[in-house]
Amino acid sequence: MSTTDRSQQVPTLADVARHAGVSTATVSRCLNSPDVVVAPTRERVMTAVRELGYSPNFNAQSLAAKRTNTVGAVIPTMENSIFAQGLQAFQEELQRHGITLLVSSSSYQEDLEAEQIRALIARGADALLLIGHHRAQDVFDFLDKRSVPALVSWAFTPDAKRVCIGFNNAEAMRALAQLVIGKGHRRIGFISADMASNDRARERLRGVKDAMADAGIDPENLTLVETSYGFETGGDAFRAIMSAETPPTVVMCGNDVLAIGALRAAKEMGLRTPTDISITGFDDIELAMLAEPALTTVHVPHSEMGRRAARMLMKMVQGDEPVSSLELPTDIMVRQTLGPPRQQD
Amino acid sequence: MSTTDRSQQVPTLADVARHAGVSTATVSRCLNSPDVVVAPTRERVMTAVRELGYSPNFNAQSLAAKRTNTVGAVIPTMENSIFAQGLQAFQEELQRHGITLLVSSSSYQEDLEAEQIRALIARGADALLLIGHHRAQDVFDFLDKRSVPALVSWAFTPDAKRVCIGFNNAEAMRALAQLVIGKGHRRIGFISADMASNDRARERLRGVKDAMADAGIDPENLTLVETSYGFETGGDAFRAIMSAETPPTVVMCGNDVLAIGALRAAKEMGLRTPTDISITGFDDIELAMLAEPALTTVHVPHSEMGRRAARMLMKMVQGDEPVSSLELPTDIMVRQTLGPPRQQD
DNA sequence: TGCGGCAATGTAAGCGTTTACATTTCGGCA
DNA sequence: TGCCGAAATGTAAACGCTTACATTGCCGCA
Repeated sequence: MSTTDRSQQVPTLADVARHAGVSTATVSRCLNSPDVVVAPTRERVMTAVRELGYSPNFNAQSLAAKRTNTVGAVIPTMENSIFAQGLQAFQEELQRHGITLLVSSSSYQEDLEAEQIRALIARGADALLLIGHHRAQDVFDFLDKRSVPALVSWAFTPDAKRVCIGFNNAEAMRALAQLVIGKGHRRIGFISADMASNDRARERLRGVKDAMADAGIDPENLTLVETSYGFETGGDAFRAIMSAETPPTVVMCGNDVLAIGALRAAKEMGLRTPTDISITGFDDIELAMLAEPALTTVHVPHSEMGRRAARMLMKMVQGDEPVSSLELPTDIMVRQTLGPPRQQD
Repeated sequence: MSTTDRSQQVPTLADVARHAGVSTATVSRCLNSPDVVVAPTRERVMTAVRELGYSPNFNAQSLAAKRTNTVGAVIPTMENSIFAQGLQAFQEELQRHGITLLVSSSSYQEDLEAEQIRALIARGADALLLIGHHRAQDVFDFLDKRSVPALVSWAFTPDAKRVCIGFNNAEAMRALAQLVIGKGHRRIGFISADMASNDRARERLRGVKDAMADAGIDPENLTLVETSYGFETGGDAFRAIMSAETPPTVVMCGNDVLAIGALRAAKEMGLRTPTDISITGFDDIELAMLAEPALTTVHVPHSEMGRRAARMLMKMVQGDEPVSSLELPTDIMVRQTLGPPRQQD
């Protein structure tokens, strides 16, 4: 029960108005469009504002004005630095325009994500940033019904129905796989993040498969392990893959965290990278460059994406011109964990 | 301009009430305390809710009920994984209790932090999670005036006026420094994060100084470099320290990121760790264990802290019993980057 | 001097909820 | 059968703001 000490009452617009001897409308105008109120009045009001320590009640404000200057974002987890990095830029850009960001995380659970989306809408988010395309149709229907603009990020798919920003996961991974195959690898291991409700992960796998098909390699030569996100799980998956009768000569990973886990497991198993086994990642997290040997991976411009996403979303809220999807380029970072397969193979 | 298509109007409580043939009060009751309304009525209302796809307007709700079920957090940056990790746990715990988290970041700027705090209050945050003690007094005054409970985290100071949760930065670093000194080191280099508005950084430095004093080591033997957060800056600071005439035999760092940067710089300079130079960190980020050699550092229970912070804050909002500060233990993770000084010294 | 017109300000009606308080309904008991 | 009281529901007043519209006051021009 919040104690209702009269003394601690927070000042309202009406208090300021009374204090300054004007109407509430004038105070409101002073705050929102100062130019329409004449200087002496404005100063009187501003003084009152300062003296009372007034600050507007946001809920009342958005209730009355029917806009919240808020956008929401639902990400799988804050702990993954790639989201943190993109989100940081996203938030900075929004902030610059006086917009608040509401973040919530779904822990990679589809139903939880849907719930979070609804919660953000209920809180009046003017728009939403979503990660990836995979989502139940009724969630999109709900968004459409409420006409809340939503931007799918971290994924660009040429034929997507939804406006999205990001990179082509399949193409990026395919390019890396081509490089791998070019080195002479034929037996490829792939450690993927859970694909059930993660289209990015699925696309990345597809990229590898496509590259193999292009090179005329029998899909039989792909050993796939699907695992949850983490260094440990990456290591375990690596061990599983390498325990095969004829293990692959390269293990490609769906993301850098899995790759670093694999790299470490390799070391523990006494395998030299890339002499005995090649390993690749995806994302280019800071750690990728710091690892030893440094990880060959795909660089993704997370901050840039966050910034652009913010601008696109603001444009979508404006609504006066249609916004189209944006593809961001990725780069293959050739470092030290990829080499040719061992000759004996 | 948001187009006011009648067709897309979002349904309100009144719509549901009309649809179900009851009053708005009954609908509200159905949603908030279902047990006081008789079953048949309740079902009728719930059906209407479903049919219309109604979801309550959060702003109106909190305006009327005078509580928002929202807590805010202002962190220096999302990009630092230690905050991300703590915040993730914090959010999960809050979520479990139906409370929404609003996060914003201050980019380590004091004035920006004050602004963010005000913004969160204006949005009706019922309580606030803050990082560290350092903050202008008027910010605290403002919080008190509005009687918004605020919890200082990531720092525990025995004599703090504010309720806080975290660890004793000075003591933790002092313990590590004692270990370092015990190894025989006398000339100590210290790379600190910016201390201007960061009491945690200041406390950590103090810990080192205290340990030196305890051991009767002349403070002259401490070489201090202060730098901003980052791997690069850590490396640069390390190079600066080691360029001295008689460089230290150990470089202690205010956090792991700086330490990893230093570690890397050492390698580039051809120095073996810990044979030629010892290096220590603080935080025990995931990378610390992954580094080579693995970093000796101080482990901090970030997730635990986030979870506990959530519970404390909810208790503070409740307000029926006083909440007292909580100190969490830290552990020294003895790994590979700390050894005795080179004999020649 | 009088009046049109515009700039400045005031008035008051919402915005979508919650919740005291008022009213209705209904079952049980004498 | 009639009444009482509790349970169920309804009524309407906030909550703190924005904004359309009404009002006031002032300037300049004929």
